[in-house]
Amino acid sequence: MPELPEVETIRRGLEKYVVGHKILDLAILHTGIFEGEKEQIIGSQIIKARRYAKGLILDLDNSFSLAIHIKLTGQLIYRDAATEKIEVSKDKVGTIPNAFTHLIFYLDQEAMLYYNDQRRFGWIRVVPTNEVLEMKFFKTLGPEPFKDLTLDIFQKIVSGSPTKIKPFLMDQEKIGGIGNIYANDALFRSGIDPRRPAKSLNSGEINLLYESVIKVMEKSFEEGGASELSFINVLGQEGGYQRHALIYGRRREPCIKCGGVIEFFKLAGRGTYFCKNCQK
DNA sequence: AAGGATACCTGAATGC
DNA sequence: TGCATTCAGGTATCCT
Repeated sequence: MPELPEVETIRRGLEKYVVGHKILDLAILHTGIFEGEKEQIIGSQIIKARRYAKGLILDLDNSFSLAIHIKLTGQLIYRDAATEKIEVSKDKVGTIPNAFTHLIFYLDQEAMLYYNDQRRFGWIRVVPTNEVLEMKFFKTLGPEPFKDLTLDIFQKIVSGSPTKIKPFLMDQEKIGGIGNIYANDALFRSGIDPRRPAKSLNSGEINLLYESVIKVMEKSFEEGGASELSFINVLGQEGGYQRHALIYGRRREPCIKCGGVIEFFKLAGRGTYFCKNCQK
């Protein structure tokens, strides 16, 4: 569930709290997440927090960057004297550090940045700044909502693809940033069956789907993201989108539009929620 | 080439 | 009740 709105929520927190700090030291509690040498980052200052789709980049002032992907359960938590008083989500974090804390970045001014990851799918790589976007993950990303995915481009790529529309939306090389939650909700909001070939959508449907992707993500920004799994912001707080999801996570519940029972099936290996009355 | 299945990992939910 | 199996989702990789 960390999709574009969740990762952007984290980026904004990094920009506000972490950028400007110097990295004094790094504690590696468990190996496998951090790829690089401590020496490449210690003593440098964090000067920028960038995001491309679901990927994050912290640029350092020594011409290196930290490329970060939190995958499903990664958490970046910032702590200092001022934020110490803010309680992190008991539900999602408990104590800091906890058993899933893999990295602790010791920053100047007695601040710390923790990387937690229950399932250890995430990664943090040290890469020369001018090579970060050459990494396969960033290099192959498609255009993303709110950025370079214009309606024109969306029309063009949707109408030219035989792929089923839901896996199409979630393919990061076609469009960057959409994951399972927002793909489900955007298709429901648009009244489109997730199994339809992308190119079978007429232009009215494509316009509506484009608008729906934007709308469900805007709603999520307002709610501070979706904390269905382990997502929290850099202060350790949960988001609330999961309580407002249109169809995602509502298996066997009544549809909010027609009252019919929401069905659930796998599509391209992913959990798919579907209202047969409302999605054609 | 493109799309489907599988691996990665672990807590929670479900099944018998 | 309790143990075992399944499930969840983002991406890389293997396979067809």
